[in-house]
Amino acid sequence: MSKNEFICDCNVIHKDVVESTIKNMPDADIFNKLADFFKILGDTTRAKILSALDQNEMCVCDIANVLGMSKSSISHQLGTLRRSGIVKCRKQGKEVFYMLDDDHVQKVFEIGMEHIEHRK
Amino acid sequence: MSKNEFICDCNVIHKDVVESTIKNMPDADIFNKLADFFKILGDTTRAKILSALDQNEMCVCDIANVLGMSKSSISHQLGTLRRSGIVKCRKQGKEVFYMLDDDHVQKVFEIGMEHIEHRK
DNA sequence: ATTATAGTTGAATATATGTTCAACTATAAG
DNA sequence: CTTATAGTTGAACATATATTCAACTATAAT
Repeated sequence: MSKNEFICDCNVIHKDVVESTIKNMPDADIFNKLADFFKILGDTTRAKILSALDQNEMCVCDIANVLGMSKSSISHQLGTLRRSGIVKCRKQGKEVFYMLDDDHVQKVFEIGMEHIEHRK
Repeated sequence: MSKNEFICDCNVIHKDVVESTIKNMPDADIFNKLADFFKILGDTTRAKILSALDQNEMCVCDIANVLGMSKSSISHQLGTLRRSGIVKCRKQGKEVFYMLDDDHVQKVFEIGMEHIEHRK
C-alpha cells in the first residue's frame, strides 16, 4: 500500500476511498460556517433563550428572569445570537425586545429532539 | 411593577409573559441533552468527519488523511462521536471502520446548510 | 437637571475543550 | 518470538468561551 502523499502522520490505507472522499468534500469555508451555526445552538443558556423566544418576543430583563440569570449574561448571549443572525430586536422606550429571526432554528431543534428521543 | 421573586439581578417587567414562558419551558435536562448534541456538531473537525462518513464508512487512518490531521486527534474525536451515539464502528483485522449511526445527523446538516444559504 | 431603570460592553476570571505527545494495546506478518 | 502497523488513551498545553463585575449609555419620570 502506498505511503502517504497528504499532510498526515499515518498511511493511506484505502487510496481510492480517500481520494474520492476528498474530491466530494464541501469547501472548508462551508464547514466553518456550519460549525459556527451549531456552536451557537450548543450552549444550554442560548438554547433556553431560543426556546423562550420561540414562545414570545421578550425584553432582556424578562429573559433573565425566565432563566434565573443575570441581565449582563443574557445580554452578552443575545449579542452573540444577534451577530449570528439568529435573533433580531426592536427597541421600545427603555426596553429592547428580542425575537427569533430565523425559522430554521425551530426545525433544527425539532430534529435535535428526535435524536434525543431516539437515543434513550 | 412587582419586584423580582426569582433568583435574578433585575426586575420582572412583564410578569404574565415571564410566568407563562416559565410554565411552558421544557425541563433543564432536555436543554442539556440538546445543547450537548449540537455541541458535537459545532466543531469543524467533527463536522468534516461526519461529512466524510456520510459518503463512506472509513478507517481511522483514511479519515486522518482525508482531513490532513493526526491519527490521534481523529481517534479522540471519533471517541467523542461514538460516546454521543452519532457514529458506530466495526473492527476488521487491525483496522476499525467507522460509520454514521444516526440518520438525524444528515437531516440536521441539511437544515444548517439552508440556514447558511439563507444568511448570505 | 436629577434620579432610576433597561440594556450594553470590555476586562478579568474560570472553565471547557481540541490537539499534541508519548506510551500503550491489539492484530498481522515474517 | 519479533517487528510493524492500526488504533486508543491520559496528560499537558493552548485556545475558546461563558459568566461576573464594574462602568457605561439611553430613555423615562419626577
